[in-house]
Amino acid sequence: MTRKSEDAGRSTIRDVAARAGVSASTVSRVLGGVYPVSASTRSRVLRAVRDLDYVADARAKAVAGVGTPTLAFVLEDITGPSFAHMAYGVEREARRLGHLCLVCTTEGDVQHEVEFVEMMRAQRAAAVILVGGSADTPEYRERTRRMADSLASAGSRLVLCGRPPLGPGAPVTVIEYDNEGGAYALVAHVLAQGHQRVLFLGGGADHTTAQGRERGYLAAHRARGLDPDPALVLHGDFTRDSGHRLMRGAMKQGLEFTAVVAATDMVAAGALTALHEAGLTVPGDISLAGYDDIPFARDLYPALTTVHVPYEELGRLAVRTALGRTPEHPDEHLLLGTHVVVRNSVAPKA
Amino acid sequence: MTRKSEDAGRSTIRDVAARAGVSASTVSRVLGGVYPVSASTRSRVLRAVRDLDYVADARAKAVAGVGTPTLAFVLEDITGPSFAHMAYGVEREARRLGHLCLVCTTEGDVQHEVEFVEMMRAQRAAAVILVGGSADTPEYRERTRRMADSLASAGSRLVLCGRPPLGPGAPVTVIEYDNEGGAYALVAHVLAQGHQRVLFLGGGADHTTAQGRERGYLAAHRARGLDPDPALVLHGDFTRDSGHRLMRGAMKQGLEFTAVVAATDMVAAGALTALHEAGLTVPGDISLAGYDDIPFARDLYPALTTVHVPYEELGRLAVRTALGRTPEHPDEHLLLGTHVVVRNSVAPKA
DNA sequence: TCCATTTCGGCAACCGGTTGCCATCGTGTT
DNA sequence: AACACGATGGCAACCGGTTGCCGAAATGGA
Repeated sequence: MTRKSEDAGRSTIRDVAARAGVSASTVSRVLGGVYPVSASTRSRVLRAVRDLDYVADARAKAVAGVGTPTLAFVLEDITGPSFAHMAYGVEREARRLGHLCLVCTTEGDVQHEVEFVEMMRAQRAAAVILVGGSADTPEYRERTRRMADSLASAGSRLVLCGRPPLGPGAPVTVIEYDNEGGAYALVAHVLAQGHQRVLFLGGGADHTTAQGRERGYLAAHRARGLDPDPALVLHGDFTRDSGHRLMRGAMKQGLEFTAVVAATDMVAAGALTALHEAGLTVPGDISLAGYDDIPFARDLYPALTTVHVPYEELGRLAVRTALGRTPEHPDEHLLLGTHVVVRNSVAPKA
Repeated sequence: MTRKSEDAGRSTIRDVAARAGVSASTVSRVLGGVYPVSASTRSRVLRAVRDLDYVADARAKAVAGVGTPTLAFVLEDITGPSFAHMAYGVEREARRLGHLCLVCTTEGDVQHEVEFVEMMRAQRAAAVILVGGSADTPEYRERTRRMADSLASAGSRLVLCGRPPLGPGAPVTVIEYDNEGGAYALVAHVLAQGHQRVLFLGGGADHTTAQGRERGYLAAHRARGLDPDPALVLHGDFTRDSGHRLMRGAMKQGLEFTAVVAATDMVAAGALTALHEAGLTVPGDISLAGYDDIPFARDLYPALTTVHVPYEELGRLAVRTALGRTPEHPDEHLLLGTHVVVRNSVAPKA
């Protein structure tokens, strides 16, 4: 037991210096590694560091300008499988690039979001990544624009990931994935199986991600010369419960359809259960498709035909783009492609 | 456009002071809010703050001892549904208590874990929460003990969540959930349906969470006077693919069983798909049960009978306990109960 | 009118690091 | 033996805040 008061609390660089019989600057230099220090001094210092179990205060280093950069990730709910994957991508890439990663979930509360972004500005975060669709209102644009400006003026960066862009001139990085295109391809595939009346279980009517997917649904119909019955597009949110509720409602209401396209796999999962509960088989009686290709999609029964979205890649790209932006191309806008993955939940119309 | 060079970069408290014609101390006091400042000075300062869009540097405040506390959360993979829920609980509670929340995924790499904990010590994090089972080796204990000590000596705290505890004397907070008890109840339920040969799809043989669940499986058999066939307990990991692979292997090998208990719902999902692929019905031909009660469990077909683990609560408790510990009871050790939730995947033996 | 008491705000030290600059020391060269 | 020079390591200023302490101004009372 050589330790006594030493481990009573964090020790400072001066404590180390005193113990090694040198000045604080020397300790700093030994630890920094570049400045020339004689072997004997170095070993004495390192000895003291070990004895005291010293670690330099990262915050103090940051103030002095040599800290570990930080990056923040804001999403509504980390519990959703797709965003969890995005979080994974963000965290991995951040770590690869030597950044620390702060997380905040907002539970959809705009106030939380604004406050958190302000905190991140105070933390001098290198970038703040905002994830997930939203209503594209003037209020949204103004608020987001304000966040973008204040981050930019502090040398930081706002990244919009799967969120409505702000129009030209805003200092933001935008990364989107192709909701409309994916939905178009998916619905085209369903229609190609001969289905004429396909129910659409959508998300919020003003939610841009939901809108994109709905547009794809509509466009695919038109491309085949079909005019979809407006009664067939329902609105809810992106949860499993919404899918379950909407599906039950549709059946109770006596709507006619032979296929269902859900705005997300979660919605599809709820819908599938509702279908099963009603004694219907999929795809025998009804075909079903989802969107997102969450890992569970293939373990539903039947395995769900869906649209793959490269969420993890999206997250990685978000941090890479935000951190690696060049003065020439300050405001990048990326659009990632998606592709449909055909499994067993869609069958030709009987 | 009143702004010019102002938004070129972050402004300091001295910039604000200069613009308001006061000293930095006064600005600090106005922003602090408690110290008496005349109305006119205050408004001038606030004006300058708004003009410059000034936010105090959180790192500098931290060095001065008035920062926002931080807390870190380390897990193997945020993509797993159960741990994502725990992360959610941690983040929520951290936010409620005014803490920032850093996240790190280790992908099972011990080295990452150690390095990250060291960074967190440097960040002066209030607590570091380590999540997820592990092999309980001497090497594990020593390494973890070392992390616990060094955090404790820095005034921080290590929290082990669902991880093997370290034995008495280690400065850690331990929060566990009852793996053995839950598995016991679940398997008892299965056996009560008349099944005699129930296959166990386990996790890693040295993984403590997996071991606990396996012990419960064994104990439930013994309690009924049964002696389980060792050939019926298989080992893999906690992934969907492991369940799928193990299940296929068991069938190919011609093992006889009428029920399957999987170590996690993910494993159960993979097993279910394998069963379906083999043309078997659940629970008609084979009964199946999982563990964790992830949200998707009820959307599998049939809805999965499983054991509910209060993951979100676990996360919340972890931060509350770590932050709220008292000098009298420094090292708490909590064990949360679990309960089985009966759905449709287990039926009486034909 | 003068003094006592608040009210208000600035100086300077401090938090825990980093780093530019300079003094010192030892060594090699002529 | 005198001199130059590179290798070391300390002093002090700085990063961007907070706060104890003290003096000046303003206010109130006698």
